[in-house]
Amino acid sequence: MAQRGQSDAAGRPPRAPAENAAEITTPMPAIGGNGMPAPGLRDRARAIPEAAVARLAVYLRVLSGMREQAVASVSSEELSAAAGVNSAKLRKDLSYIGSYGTRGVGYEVEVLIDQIERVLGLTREQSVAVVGIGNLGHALANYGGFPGRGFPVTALFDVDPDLMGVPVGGIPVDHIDDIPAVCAAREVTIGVIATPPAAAQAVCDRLVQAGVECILNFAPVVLQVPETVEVRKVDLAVELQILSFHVARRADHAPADDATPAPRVDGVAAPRGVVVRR
Amino acid sequence: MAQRGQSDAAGRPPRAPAENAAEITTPMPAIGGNGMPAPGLRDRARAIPEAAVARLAVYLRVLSGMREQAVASVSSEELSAAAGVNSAKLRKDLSYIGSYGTRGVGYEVEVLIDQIERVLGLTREQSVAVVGIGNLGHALANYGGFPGRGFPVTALFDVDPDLMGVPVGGIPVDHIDDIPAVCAAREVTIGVIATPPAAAQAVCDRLVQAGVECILNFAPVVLQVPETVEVRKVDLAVELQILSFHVARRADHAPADDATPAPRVDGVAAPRGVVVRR
DNA sequence: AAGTGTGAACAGCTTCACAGCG
DNA sequence: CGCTGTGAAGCTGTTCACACTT
Repeated sequence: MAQRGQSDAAGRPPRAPAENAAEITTPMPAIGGNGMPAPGLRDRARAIPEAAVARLAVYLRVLSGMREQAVASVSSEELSAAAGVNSAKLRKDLSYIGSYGTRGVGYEVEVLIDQIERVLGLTREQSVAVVGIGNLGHALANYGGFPGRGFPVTALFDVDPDLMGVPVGGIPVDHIDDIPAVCAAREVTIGVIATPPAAAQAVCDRLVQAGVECILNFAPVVLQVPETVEVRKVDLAVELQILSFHVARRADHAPADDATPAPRVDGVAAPRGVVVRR
Repeated sequence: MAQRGQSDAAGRPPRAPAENAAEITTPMPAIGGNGMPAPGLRDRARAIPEAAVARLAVYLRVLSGMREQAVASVSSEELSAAAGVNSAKLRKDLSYIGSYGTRGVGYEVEVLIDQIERVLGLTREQSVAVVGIGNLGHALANYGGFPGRGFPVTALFDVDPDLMGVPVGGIPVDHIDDIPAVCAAREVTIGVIATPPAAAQAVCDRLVQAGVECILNFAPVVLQVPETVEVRKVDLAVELQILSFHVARRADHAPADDATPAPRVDGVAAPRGVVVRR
């Protein structure tokens, strides 16, 4: 069952193009003075680098796994190894959210989980709407329970008449035109676009209209949105092309050797300072 | 139809954890001397920043769209606007791959497409294997033709006996145990992991065994791989959590205003120096 | 006159290394 | 004594601004 087609609509009003990650460092254009390196006291979610936020999410998952295995505390060394980063980076990341470790000992798993969840805003549930109920949309709708709670999918949309009202993963599918009404009613805060490229911008417009300010876009299109809206893009083709680049680079650099697949590692020179603790 | 379960296997040998992007700048551990800022003449794919590679893929798509509409040439201003980046960045990105523009004029669409494809290694087709034929796997298998040619999916794997031999998107599904044989036979260069988390590492091991050196991982797990293997991760939960973080930050900063969705932009203070040229 | 290509300044992120605390 | 937390150094990537070419 392939993705459904959706007709594009309406000319688009002037908007800023949305870029993805690693650029905006949790913007916060000069509220007080500046140059205050220490954590601002009153507002919690201050200048946490975007890159650190992404990793915090990873730490959270690893920590959840540890909790399940009844691990009570971890050192930065252990946690960083499990998360695939180096320990200094991990400690710095954690320092952005506060000082919850015990020197000479490590971190309490439970405490860290709570704190990361707080910073990521996972205490308040975020209602998610998925638009475009093709294969990908189905996969997303069924994702249901995430690593913990946190992201209930509460609305599904498509244009295919055959899908209207049909429940997918327990949620009935509504028509795209109802996005504003339904999203408002269900207090959707995050919209996921899983439509064909041609429909993406129109869908995005409707989501924005509905007051959704955070969008995850799977369509291979650069969405134009107002600056108040945060867009993240997941682009399969781009990912593959990046990998392709690496294949090509490899081929250029090592035109020889081909056999001996899966070389055992262990004593192989570490590229940077990555400590592999297990 | 949810994703199939797969039993994990074998204890994992020591390997380095795989991190994602924005860190490795197209590694190339000291072949000659160093400190040579100018582009090395002989090997083409030199130090192109990973971030730039990702954007080149985006430019490529935009350019393809332009070619379809019979656009013959573009200025950096136009192209950058369409790609959602600023023009200086675009020019710098393009400069990494060579000087293919005409001063005072712009770039020839055709030429740029060819050059970017060359650098990304898209001239040589990359055979892709998808492991885990759940909803996501289906979606990926059917992705079939990408923006242009380039990534034929030539192998599918799962553990579900009901799927064995069943063609999905034209390709019959094989058993996970056959990964080494099938991948070798079909010269797979890129493996995509779309299995449940518990199976991901085992699948990854088999892919590596099969000689696959580039992996795109959709499972929410930090894969351990030899250093010779390039892993990119697409993590839905992480993406949502990053968005959640932004929702939370927003709520903290602007506890007021709620109505007036979709505010018109245009004269609104640009956060950094983003030029919104249209 | 227009727009590319790029050195140089800048900003953000990562890594180091060690002071400080339990 | 061990491990956290963090200033400071280093590096990568972004932005600026302008010389240079057509």
